[in-house]
Amino acid sequence: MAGVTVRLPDGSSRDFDHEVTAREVAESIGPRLAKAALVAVVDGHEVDLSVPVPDGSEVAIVTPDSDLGREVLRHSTAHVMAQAVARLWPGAHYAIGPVIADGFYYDFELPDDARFTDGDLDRISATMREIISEDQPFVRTELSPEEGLALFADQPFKQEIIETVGAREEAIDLESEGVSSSVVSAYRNTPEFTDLCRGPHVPSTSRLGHFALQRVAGAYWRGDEKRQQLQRIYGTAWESDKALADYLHRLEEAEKRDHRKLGVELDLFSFPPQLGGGLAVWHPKGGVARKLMEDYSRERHATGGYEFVSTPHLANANLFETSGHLGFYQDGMYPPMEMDNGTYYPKPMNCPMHCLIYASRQRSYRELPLRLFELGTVYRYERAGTLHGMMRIRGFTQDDSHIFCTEEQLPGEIASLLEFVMSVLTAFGFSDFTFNLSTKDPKKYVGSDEIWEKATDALRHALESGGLTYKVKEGDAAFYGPKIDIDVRDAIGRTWQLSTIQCDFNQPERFDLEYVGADNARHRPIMLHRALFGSVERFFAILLEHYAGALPTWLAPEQVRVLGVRDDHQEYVDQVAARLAGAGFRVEVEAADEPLGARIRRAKLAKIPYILVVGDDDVAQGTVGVNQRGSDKPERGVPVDGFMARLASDVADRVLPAGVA
RNA sequence: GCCUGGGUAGCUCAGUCGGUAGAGCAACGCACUCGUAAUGCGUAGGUCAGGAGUUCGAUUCUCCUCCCAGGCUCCA
Repeated sequence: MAGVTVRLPDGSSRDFDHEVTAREVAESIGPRLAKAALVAVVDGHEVDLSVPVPDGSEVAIVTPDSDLGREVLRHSTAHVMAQAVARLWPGAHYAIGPVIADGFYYDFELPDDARFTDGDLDRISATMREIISEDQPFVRTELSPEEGLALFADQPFKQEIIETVGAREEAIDLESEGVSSSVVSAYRNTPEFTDLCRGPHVPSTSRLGHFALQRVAGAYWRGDEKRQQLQRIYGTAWESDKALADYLHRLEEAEKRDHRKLGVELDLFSFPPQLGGGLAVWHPKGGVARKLMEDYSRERHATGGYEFVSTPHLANANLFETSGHLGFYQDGMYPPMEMDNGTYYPKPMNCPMHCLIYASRQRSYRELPLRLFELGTVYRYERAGTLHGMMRIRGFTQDDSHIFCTEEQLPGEIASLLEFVMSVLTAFGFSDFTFNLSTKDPKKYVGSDEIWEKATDALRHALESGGLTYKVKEGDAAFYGPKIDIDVRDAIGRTWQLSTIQCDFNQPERFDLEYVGADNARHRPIMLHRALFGSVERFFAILLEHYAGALPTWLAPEQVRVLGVRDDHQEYVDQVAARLAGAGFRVEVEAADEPLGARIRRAKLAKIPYILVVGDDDVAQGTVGVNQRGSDKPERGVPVDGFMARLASDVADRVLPAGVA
């Protein structure tokens, strides 16, 4: 028999005088690796350890403490969960069970239209632990589509997957289910339980166990709400109990940052049921922070060459006929009002009104680019189940601008917009950006190929000349033009899509917008949509979660709280507070009718950047004690002037709170 | 809109196998006057989300509605 030589990731190679499996390669490297091995990557393909490796191949052994290893653990755990459900609900149909970020899910249809309830999770977990202790092997078999159909004769979803892939080419998302047009692969755990699957899988169920089932949910088959709704269970699985516990702890920490919780705790805003679902009121403290955000936004737009406009909340239906919103998005609009001699709608976007401003008179090329800006409040009828605090709300304010320019001006405008957006986001404490360029959907677009190409090139060029790396999302553009979306990463690693720069060839057409060029002929301007925060409400929610409620001093509703040690220090407390307030700082005092420790605690919980404590020494020397947020060692005897200078530079420099990168 | 789970004081929650409710924190009052994360005592605070039904009696059981949470779908 011929020998086999394989290359390892470290560049070394190993010779065998016989055919070997991936497992034997691992064993030859070391017993610990062999013990930890889950699957292998052979020439870039993920395979089971049991497969023979070809001569000359590159072999990497995958262990549980790698991203790929965890994916395999999760995928195999999903199979175990399916088997547990099949045991507990004989006759259950199982659909798909993929790996997702940090976990997995599996969709089922239970007999007699039964539903999972939260209590079922414990029963299923217990059965899964039995299956794991049974040390069942994962045995791969490859079948023809016909054999596959026979094997899964009582599993309609599996049959549909096999048939769909056989019939159509576009089955990329189904390939993970183990089907290509000619071969069906399946993994058998027991004579009773086999699942359609591409694999690879861990060698046996005993390699699993550090998992938790998290929640049940309804999910439409194939993600299509017109099709039946299946019962989904979400779970997570890790390489060790510690990794699992760490993950669950991270989830708890993220929950503490929930802006809805912080909104109540810090008295920022609320969602009174009497107001109606998806509608918010801003309380004084939230209102101040919002005003500061908006002031800063206006200031930047003023210096950035924008012109300020203002438009009403209602518009005649004709306007939205012209813009096309009624045709495309009527379901997402609030219902119409019949008034006087017309039908009116609350506006879902500001752009049609900005188009009217442009169209109000003849425009010259000398006026372009014309940059209109508005903090415009819009109303969208979001479906009840999609509402989510300030993140997804029915009435919100966009920091919306529309830039009308010539084709020639487009590249320069886009480049300066990118710079502008990043500069403003940086001021709010975001520094990790991701850029996505969405290109034409060949099946759905307006405008000439030529203009699409020019605009897409302009977007791409702006990104590249700015030295920005970006991902291309082919075919992801809106029908009216290509766009750049900007995502930011927050303090705990989550990404949020915030800003968007979109070319629009459609509305200038629909509104018949024109300018007179230097050639004395009429031309169509290009319109750029640009939202920076996106929605002021959502942006504020993201800021709150990013900072875990500890807003930077320049945005903090209350910047300083002054506390006297005893109530006979109150006169000095008031003097200090008055000086700070006189200098424009947001300062409050709390009388000394409770022990100092209790008042400090309250101020700390309110996440106030500076707590000033004053006592006899301070009254005598004109100083304050400074207890800064994020620091455990208070300072004593700080001159008031010195503190005010420090506070002023903290605000002016928009210093980030401690602990935020 | 669909699936699952919820809604008890401002907040966090306990409780009622059907006999109209309780704690901690917060609020208010009094006392305490204290140098860096909870002083003590007291007071007040509830249509137990809303409506209908069963019952001698419903916060508790049933149904409907509203709202909230987690998903699905959607997000110009």
